[in-house]
Amino acid sequence: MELDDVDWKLLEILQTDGRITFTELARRVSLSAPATTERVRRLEQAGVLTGYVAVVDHRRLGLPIEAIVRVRVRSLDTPRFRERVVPLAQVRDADHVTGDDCWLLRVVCRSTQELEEFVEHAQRFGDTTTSLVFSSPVRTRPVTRETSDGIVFR
Amino acid sequence: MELDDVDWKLLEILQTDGRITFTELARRVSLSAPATTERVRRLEQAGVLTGYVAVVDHRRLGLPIEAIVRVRVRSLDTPRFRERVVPLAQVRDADHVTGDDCWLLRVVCRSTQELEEFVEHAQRFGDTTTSLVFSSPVRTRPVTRETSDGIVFR
DNA sequence: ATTGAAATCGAACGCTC
DNA sequence: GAGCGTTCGATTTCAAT
Repeated sequence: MELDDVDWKLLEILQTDGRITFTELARRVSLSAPATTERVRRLEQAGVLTGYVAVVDHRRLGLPIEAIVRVRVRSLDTPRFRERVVPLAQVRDADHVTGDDCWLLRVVCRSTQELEEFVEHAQRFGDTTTSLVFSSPVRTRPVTRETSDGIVFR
Repeated sequence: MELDDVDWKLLEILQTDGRITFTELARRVSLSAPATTERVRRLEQAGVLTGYVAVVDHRRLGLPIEAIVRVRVRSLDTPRFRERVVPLAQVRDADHVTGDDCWLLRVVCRSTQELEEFVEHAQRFGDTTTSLVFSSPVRTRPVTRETSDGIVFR
């Protein structure tokens, strides 16, 4: 799919304010509402826009601990790891990646005790390395046209 | 803030469908529309709901490469790292964490060449370890009440 | 429960490639 | 002709009071 400036602008706005009305969206890109609606519909259709989600602050939900758990899963154990660890409720992101630490899990927990429990569980499938998250200066930065423009600041 | 079952249900729905109308939301939790709107407003007010965003598929935006770059930033270089690397357009997530690899960056790129460029840039501030993302079986799983219920499958 | 705003749809028309 | 956008009116749905 070929995207023009207006499409990129729509994506940028929607990645920032996912609940904006089509009327306001149309105003922001200087198009009519029907044209705007149609473009968004096409972006959804093309699989560029895959959904809309509310963002929550886990710390205000009784889950003050956030950690990245890297797991060096033994290859034979991978299917069981997918079944027994990836689906755990604490796991917010699970990435299968290249390299020695072949899985990266972002988990949130009620307490360090619960994190310990989680890590012990994960360790049944391979060695783990756990890092507590101090802060996340960037969380889900919007993808924009400049993202593929080389080394560019935002 | 004290959350009841309905609040949790609202959060769960909104984390799945961020553009649902209040009318439909009300129907799904068996409340009146005004009561539902008021609850959502309170969750926003309390900082539990922090925003709404569209989710995009970077691969359909000319950015097929996704990687996790761990950077062992020398502590004296941290301010410059924050200024010169964290703001780069390719960075979608940046987490400051405990441990030797004190920064974790999720980056998207047009090509491995661009990734190489990025990593070389980051390396000015410390040693790096880069992992390509094969797949992400879980991306931003909703936080639910059971998230803090111990080892529970979802 | 009322009221204004927003979304949705169809039809007709113009512009450009 | 195909694709895209605009305007208008009519209707329905939604949000706010």
